[in-house]
This record gives sequence, C-alpha cells and structure tokens, in this order.
Amino acid sequence: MKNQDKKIRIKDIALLAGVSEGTVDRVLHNRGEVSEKSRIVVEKILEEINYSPNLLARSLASKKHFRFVCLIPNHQPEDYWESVERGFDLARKDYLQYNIHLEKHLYNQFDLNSFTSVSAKVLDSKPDAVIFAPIFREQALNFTQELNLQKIPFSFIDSMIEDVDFISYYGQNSFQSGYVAAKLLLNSLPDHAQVIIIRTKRKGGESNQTITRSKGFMQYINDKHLINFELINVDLTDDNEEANLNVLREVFNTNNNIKAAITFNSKVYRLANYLNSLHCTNIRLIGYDLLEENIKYLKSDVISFLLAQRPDKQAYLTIRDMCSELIFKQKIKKTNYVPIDILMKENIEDYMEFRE
Amino acid sequence: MKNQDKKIRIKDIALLAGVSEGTVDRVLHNRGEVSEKSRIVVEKILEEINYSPNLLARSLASKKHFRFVCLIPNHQPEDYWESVERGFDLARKDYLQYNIHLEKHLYNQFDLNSFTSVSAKVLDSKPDAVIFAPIFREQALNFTQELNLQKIPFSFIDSMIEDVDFISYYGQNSFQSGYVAAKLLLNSLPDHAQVIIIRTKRKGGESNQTITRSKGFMQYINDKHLINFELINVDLTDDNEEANLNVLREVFNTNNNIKAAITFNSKVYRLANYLNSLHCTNIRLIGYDLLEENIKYLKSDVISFLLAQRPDKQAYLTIRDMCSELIFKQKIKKTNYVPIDILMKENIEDYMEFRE
DNA sequence: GGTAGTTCTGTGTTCGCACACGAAATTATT
DNA sequence: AATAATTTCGTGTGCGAACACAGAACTACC
Repeated sequence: MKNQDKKIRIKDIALLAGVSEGTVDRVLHNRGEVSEKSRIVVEKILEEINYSPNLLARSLASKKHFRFVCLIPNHQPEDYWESVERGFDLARKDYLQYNIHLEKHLYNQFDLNSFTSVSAKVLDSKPDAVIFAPIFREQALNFTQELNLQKIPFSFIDSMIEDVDFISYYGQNSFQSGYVAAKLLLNSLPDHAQVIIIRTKRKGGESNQTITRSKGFMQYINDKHLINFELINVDLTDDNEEANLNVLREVFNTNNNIKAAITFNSKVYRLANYLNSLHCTNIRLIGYDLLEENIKYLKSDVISFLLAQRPDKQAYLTIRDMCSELIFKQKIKKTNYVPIDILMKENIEDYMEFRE
Repeated sequence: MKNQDKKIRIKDIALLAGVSEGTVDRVLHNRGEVSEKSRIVVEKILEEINYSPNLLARSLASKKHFRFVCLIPNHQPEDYWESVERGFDLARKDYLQYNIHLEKHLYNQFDLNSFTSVSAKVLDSKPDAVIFAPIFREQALNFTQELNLQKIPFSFIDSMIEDVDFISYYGQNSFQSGYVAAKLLLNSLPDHAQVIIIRTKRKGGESNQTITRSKGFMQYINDKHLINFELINVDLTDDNEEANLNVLREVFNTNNNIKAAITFNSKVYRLANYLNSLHCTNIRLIGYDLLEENIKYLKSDVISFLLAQRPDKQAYLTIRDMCSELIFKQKIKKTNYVPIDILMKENIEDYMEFRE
C-alpha cells in the first residue's frame, strides 16, 4: 500500500546519494573509513527513506557465525527443564539459518560444584553469548562477572539476579503467582475451614522460587485481612513416602475440617497421591507447573487448579531476543514477566494442544 | 552438534548425485523435465541427506509475489477486531521479506450486503489467498464455493464453517469456554444462591459464538447435576440504558439472594456499570474478552473473571500457516483451538504486558 | 614537485537458491 | 541415415546484502 511495501536496496540509496554501494555499506555498519561529507549525505538519505535492510539477504551474505551456549540443570523426563530444553531445540532449528549455533550444557542442580565446573568450561570455550539459569546465586554472580570481563553477553532464564547487566530475562513473577494461588485457594471457602500448606525439605534447602511464592501467598492473606480459616503447616520429606503418609494421616486425624491444600513446588502430584491413598476427597488442591503427573490429577479432579508458565516459550524467546540484540541490533525489553496461566480440568486440553 | 547444524546446499547434492544443479532443482520442485533415472538418484540422496532448503535464500531468490487478502468486520477502537487487525499488521511486517503482501478489507458486521459486495470485490482482484471471518454463514458459504472454483486457498478466523476445504482455522472452542465459565461462576456458591444470566437483544440476533457459549454453560450444569441454586434469565436491550437499568433494578428488588452474574458476549462492562449504579456489590461476575472497559472493572474487583483468547495471535498464526502451506509447502494443522485464558485481577497485569 | 603514507572509494565475489535459455541427448519421422 | 521433434540437462544470471581488495584521492614531508 504505502512505503511499507516498497523495497529499498542499498543500491538505490547509493544512487540517490551519489556514492558507491561500498560507501553506503560502511555508513550502515559504521566501519569508519568514510569521509565526513559522504557520511552526512548517506545518513540523510537513510533517514528520509527510512531504510530497513533485508534481513534475509543480510544473514545469507553474512559470514559471521555465532555460538550461543545454554546452561541449565539436567533433569528427568517430563520435568520443567525438559520443556525449557524443547524451547531451545526449536530455537536452534529456527535460527540455524541465521548462522546461530546453539549448544546446551547441563549441570546438576543439587550440586554447586557441578555448576562452577561446567560454567568454567563454558567460559573457556569463548561463546558469543550465554543463556543460563542462576540457581546458585553466588556462583551465578561470579559467573556473570567473568562474562562481563570477557564481554560475553548473557541472558537469564527461569530466575534472575538484579543489578547485573544482562540482555534479557523471561520468567514468572513468583510472588504474584503465590498471590494468585491464594485467591484461588481461599476464595469462598466455608467459614472456619482448615487449609494445609505443604512444604518439602530437600537437600539444598527450599528453592528461591518456592519461598517467594509462599510469601506472595501470605501477603494476599494479609492484604485481604482474611481470618475465617485456619492455616496448618505440614512438613514432608523429599524421599520417604511412608513417613509422609503417616504425617498426613495424623494431620487429617486431628483436624476434621480441612478444605484446601497447596504446595509451592512443582510436585503437587505427590500430595494428590497421598490424598488419594488417605481417601480424602473434596479438598481444593492447588499446585504449580504442568508435569505429566500433575495434569493427570487435574484431569481426574483431584487437583483443582494448576498455575503454569510456558518454559519452552520462555527459552525460545530468550534466544530470539539475544539474536535481535546481537545480530539485528534491535532494542528489546529486558525483564519479561510471563503470564500466570490458570489451568483447570476444563481448559487444560486446549492449552496443551496449542503449542505456540 | 550433529547433522542439524550442517548446511547442505543444492550444489552438494548435485555433486553427490552426479547431476547438475538444475536437475536437482527440477526434482525439488517437480517441474518435470527430468529423466526417471536421475530423478530416482536425486530423490534417494535427498532422502538420505534429509535436505532442507535454506528458506532465506529461497525467498530471496524467488520472484514470486503473493497477495493475501484479509476480510474482517470493521470495528470500534479497543474492539475485539482491532486486536485481530493488530495481529495482521504484525504479520504483514514480518512476512514482507517473503514477498507477501497483506491487504485488509473491512465489512459491516451488521449488514449482510456489505459482506457480499466486499467479498465480490475481493474475488475480482484475484488474490493468492484469503483469510476471513465467516460471520454470515450462508454468504460465507457461497464465498468459499467461489474461492474453491477459482482455486484460491482460504483460512477462517474467529469462527469457521465445517465441511469446507479451508487451510486453517484458529479460534476458541466456544462451547468449552461456556463450560469453563460455568465452573468458575457456580463453584462453591452458597446454597440457594441466585444466578442471573444476561442476554442482549441486538439487531441480527445473538451471535453464534454467544449462543454456543451459553450452551456450554448449561451443559456444565447438567453434567454436574447442580441444583442448589436458581437461574434467572434477564433480557436487556442493545441501546436503551435507562430501560436496562430499570429491568435490573426490578430483578434485584424481587430477588434478594443474587450472588453471581454472567453475560456471554463481550460487553460485560455494561453489566458491571449497571451493578455499580445499583450499588450491588459482592456479586461474582464473569464475562468475555479483554476490552479496555472490561479490564478496568476486572482491576477494580467488580468483575471476578474474564475469559479471553488472543485474537492478535490468532490472526498472526493464520497468516503464518498460510505461508507455510503455500510457500514453504509444509503440512500444518487445520483446526486450532486456542487456549481459554482465565484472567482475574491478580494475573491480568503480566498477561497484558506479555505480547508474544 | 615527487614520493611515501594515509584515508577514502569503487568493484567484484559470495551466500543458497530460483529460474531461463540454449545446448546436448534421446526419440520419432521420413 | 538424415533430419525433425522432443525430452533432458548444464550453465549463467539475479535476489539484496557483506566483505575484501585494489586503486584513487588526499595529506604530509622532504
């Protein structure tokens, strides 16, 4: 229709400016080596014409190759991190055309040393960019400093470290997601209902995210001055099913008005499991993340709500933005909170089906 | 790492097969003019090597240009259709590189003749593909037949017509979204609560989508054998605010246990408005679509839930898929139900912020 | 004014693919 | 067997931009 649909080539503006194509090229990439005079002329035309390069041709011709390294925890099948990896794989495919080579490196998320050693190796390999999940805060911080020193740009995924010069971050606002969970869990409960909060002790302590979610949850209760129910904290172990069952049995024996339960990590399916074993029905149950097991219990009405993000999407976009920044020189948004998706039995189907 | 990262050019496979590049090209596009013998050889290599063309180079070299026409209702600012248009605009920008030219044509969604005349004009202009919203079923059906005759591929948006040979469709499962609404609206209501359903008479009758949502809503009630509440149907007009207010006032006067309300079109903000005027608080209110006004009331806790889709995304993907099909010859999914997004005050912020 | 050194500029090649045109090989026709 | 008709094949050019290299213009210095 209008200007948007017309193609303008370097050749054209060279013609208009009365200089050679080489000169235009030099101005575009400010490679120096251009006289003040012709630079001004070309820049004026560039401005007027609102030139935008043909990205296809650009990367086709470009001899530059980029190595992006993704550094994330290793994981079980159907894990949260597997989704992340799927996103990276998709991006790898899409961006290969742009001469971008994606490498994945994994570390053990329960072993601090694993992170330091793998990250050191990554540094040695001199990548053009790094995308990583800063699970161990301090070590991650060190890593970012090294990256800065070597002028290697990096992005965070899943969680982030403030006050550090990263390219972009995609992740959920954990606090807010706890807040949302509270609303869903506590809204229109019968008076004097009892609500249990499950925490799981695991090696390495509770994760940051889990803690933040819990804070958001509590904040909601404070904000709304909710008092017509009773909160019961229950601590479970990471590995002893038998013990956990006993603890829960005891809880249910001594409290006979439990109407709701929540856990802030992604393992709500285990809780669902226990409730099933104990024949506790009619309990409003909320958890996080779309693990296969979680979905199963959501579909069978044991779990009422799952709060989800889109890890694969986040991973993909992180790569995309890194490209935009490094290669296409476009300005991008640094901190991106992804939506807190509310899933229940009735809308999970379409959600899962729709992978975009 | 492995094969994925190696680039294979036509030149390479020509070399491997011992034929000329021209021949490979002919096999790839089966332009005929290739002897059985060399075709087989090339095809075998193609298979082995798992060749995938460089899309950048392909469309850079291609002289083909495509004209896609989008045919949607005209609309108010901040309307549902404006989002759709935004999606198209974005796609237009992204796909211009691929020699695709997007045109938008608008028709009056309350005037059947407007559709027929605009669609006729579109046909005359012989576009390479058409994307349209089949608001008027019968006229749309005629249109598809003409398109078929002229071998112009087309996709639906927003709603669809079954049993017609379209390329793709993105839209919400209206029935299911009614079902979801029912669950959110009716779950854990106090006993004997009253629930009002608002319908709006408008010229041209209720829209298909509205009717289907309502059916889904009712189906939920049936499926769950819910009986502990009373449904009250209220009919409002499209234009007479005064009358509507009176009707509602009357309803609230004669029923003093109204706890929830829903409307199946996107104008729930009007209902919110009325409730405000009548000083009816503490009513669980659910509606559809992210109109600015709706969001306002959601944020101020008048509306409890909004069910949303992503019209811009749908529009964008429709274009993308049309390209995949026509230009990149990839197989795509025909019917795509988009997720039913559940928004409330606490998660709308991140959702709106995240435009991907 | 001549030469060396520096800054600037024009041209040519390449990326991977599409497409056209003409040459070569094959088949048909007399 | 020679020629015409047809099928197959090889090569060259262009898409829009990146980059390299050599040559031109300009500067500095003796």
